[in-house]
Amino acid sequence: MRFATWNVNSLGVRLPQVLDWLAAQEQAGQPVDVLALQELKLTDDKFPHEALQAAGYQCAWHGQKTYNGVALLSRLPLQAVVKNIPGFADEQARVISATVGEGDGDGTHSVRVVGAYFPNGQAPGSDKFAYKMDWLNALREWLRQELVQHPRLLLMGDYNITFDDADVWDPEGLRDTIHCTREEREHLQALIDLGLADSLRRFEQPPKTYTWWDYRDLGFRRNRGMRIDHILASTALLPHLSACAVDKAPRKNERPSDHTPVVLTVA
DNA sequence: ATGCCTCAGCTCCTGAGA
Repeated sequence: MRFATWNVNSLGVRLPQVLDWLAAQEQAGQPVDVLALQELKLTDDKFPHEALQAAGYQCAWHGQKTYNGVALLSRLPLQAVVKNIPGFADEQARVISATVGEGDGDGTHSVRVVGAYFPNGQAPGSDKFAYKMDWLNALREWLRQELVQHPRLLLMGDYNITFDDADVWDPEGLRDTIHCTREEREHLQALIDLGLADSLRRFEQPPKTYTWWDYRDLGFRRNRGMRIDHILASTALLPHLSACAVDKAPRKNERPSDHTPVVLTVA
């Protein structure tokens, strides 16, 4: 099975690109089975479920006007859908979870998938940074329980956090700025400490591999980017991971999202 | 560098993203 995550920066604008990308994967003989989308930027009533269903995908979505919004697309049924972080009151639509495959997530063949759009945080010391920290605390404590109930779990999405300097095009110039602060990285490490692993780094990657490039100043052409979209896999899934890579092709489209997909293959 | 680009919206500017 192949799992992917993609921050599309408006599904209203990017739907044709999503459909094209999914079709291209299928034509290449590597269909994407589950795709997590972030930044839909549309309300639930505007979600294009018919077009996606016609393309062979069942959907679960949690939308919001103007900002945020997340969805899961799957070729197999999505079961036990949960929106946002239970117990954490949040007006922002940032998380959607479901079980894919047989069973309820604790079975041998099913996987519990959590798709997430982590808060940006804007700048250290801001109200939005404080919200990011609160949100990360809530996510971690909820996932601690989820991993007990669902040992086979993937956490994928736009984390808005880099692991280390290798994830940043200019680590000196961007030191301690948003996505690169010690506090954010400690939160990311705390997720790893729950029993999750960074799928991409389990496989050899080209140097300067990023998932986001600024629209401004020819960021993509100059490869001035950051790796802030991740797929974390639970310990129980690790023996089954067979590949993980960033697909830069969609970032070369006309009117691209500023993010590009990360794809994980699980045997 | 309070800049660059893109998107949504009570749209001809502003807020937010990262």
